[in-house]
Amino acid sequence: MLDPRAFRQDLNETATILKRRGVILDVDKIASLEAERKALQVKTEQLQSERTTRSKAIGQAKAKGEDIQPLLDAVANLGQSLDEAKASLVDVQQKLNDYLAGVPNLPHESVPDGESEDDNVELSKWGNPKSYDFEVKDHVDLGALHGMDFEKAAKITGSRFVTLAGPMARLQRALAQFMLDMHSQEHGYTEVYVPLMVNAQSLYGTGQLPKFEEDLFKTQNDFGYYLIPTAEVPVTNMVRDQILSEQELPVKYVAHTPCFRSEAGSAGRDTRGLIRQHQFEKVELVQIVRPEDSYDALEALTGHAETILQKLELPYRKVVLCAGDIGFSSAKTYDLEVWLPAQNTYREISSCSNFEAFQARRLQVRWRKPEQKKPELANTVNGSGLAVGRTLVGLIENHQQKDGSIVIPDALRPYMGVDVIKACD
RNA sequence: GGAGAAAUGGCCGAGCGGCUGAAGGCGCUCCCCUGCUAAGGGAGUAUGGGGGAUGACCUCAUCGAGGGUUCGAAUCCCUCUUUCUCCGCCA
Repeated sequence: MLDPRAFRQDLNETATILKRRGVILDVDKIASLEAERKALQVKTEQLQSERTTRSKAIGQAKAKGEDIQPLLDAVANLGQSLDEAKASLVDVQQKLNDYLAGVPNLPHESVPDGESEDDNVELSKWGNPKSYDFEVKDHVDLGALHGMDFEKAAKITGSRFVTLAGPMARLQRALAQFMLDMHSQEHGYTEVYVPLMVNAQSLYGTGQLPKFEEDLFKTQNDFGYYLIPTAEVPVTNMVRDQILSEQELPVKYVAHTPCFRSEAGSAGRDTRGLIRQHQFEKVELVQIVRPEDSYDALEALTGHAETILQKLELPYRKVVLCAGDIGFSSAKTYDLEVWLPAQNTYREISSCSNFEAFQARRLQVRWRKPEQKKPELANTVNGSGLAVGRTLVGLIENHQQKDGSIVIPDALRPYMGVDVIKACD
């Protein structure tokens, strides 16, 4: 949610900035709803004030034993007017809120112009894609040699799921473990364990609702809980409705969770392999920071994710998303893309965003700024560090050998227990 | 799953339907006093919103959440949520 003032006082400027994202703000509609809201709110509050005053007078008169009937008669119609005014106000506020809740965050000024992912700007590259003196296998063929099975998963559940057995299962666990240890021990994050099902309010807080319900899995029982699409939701909501002290910031959390996405609208995309699944593992980094620190935090957090790729000796590039491609709640996003030799291209493996106060406003996460009386909204920054499934893909594809064996990078060996996943049979 | 109890400000804890945004205590901030410390005295100390110039000031909402009764609700009624105790079940 944007600051309501952006719509009251700087409406045209806000519309101009949103246009960079390809969002056309209905300025006239907002302005008229806003005018209506103001008039109704003032009227309602006047009526309420009058009611309070008169009610107190009745109480006092009664205490003195005076006849209160004339006073009661005087307020006879007040209740109805108040109810009417209140109802209109609620109605207008609802309309306004429904509209504004669907407005995305403003892109930061450093975000490049552009309409789609084709306009994203590559900022840096790390590592050199190896050249192979044999025909590289993609992760599906390679994984099949070591315990990755999509058909079994299709039998158990359906498409876009996988089973892992033996070395592949262990590799996924090793990767998650390695990432958690790096972030919690080297990068200063506190490891957290969170619910994998959340209520609607949590999803509203981080911005997945109300707009993107179709991307989510929802339970059908009375609870109506949703499976988390990312740990960002439960982890960020840990601080919902809190006022944090200066010393508590920055809050830095890391969590490893499965993520569930319906991938509605992705029919036909990435149908082969592990790239786009309904269920996948991810290690997520979340920071709650002071507003003035959030862009530094974004750089640092992105660096933490990059460290993982570097330790795993995986070539990647860093891309800044253009205004037209950044996510709904984000003001600025970096994507990290790992090199996949079989696809001969870079594929997203991490997405790191600064949401500024957009989520914090919905979540009511604030902090006590010493130099001002009122609490101030904090900023939230998060990113994948990394998507574990895709990391597994990157790892086996990049470190494969001619015979189908996979070399485990040094950093991961303590977690894998072996130097090489041997070619079986 | 069954039976009971509870939910009030940073914390503890009062609160006959009207003078309670809320006593009292603790904590915290500032001031006074004391050579320092401790003790003592005084003042202040919730959050969100609206109007107004992002001023003075005015005003509304909030006592777990949502409804209701009433001229008026922290206080009465209903629903829900959470917590605690006991029983059952269970990884």
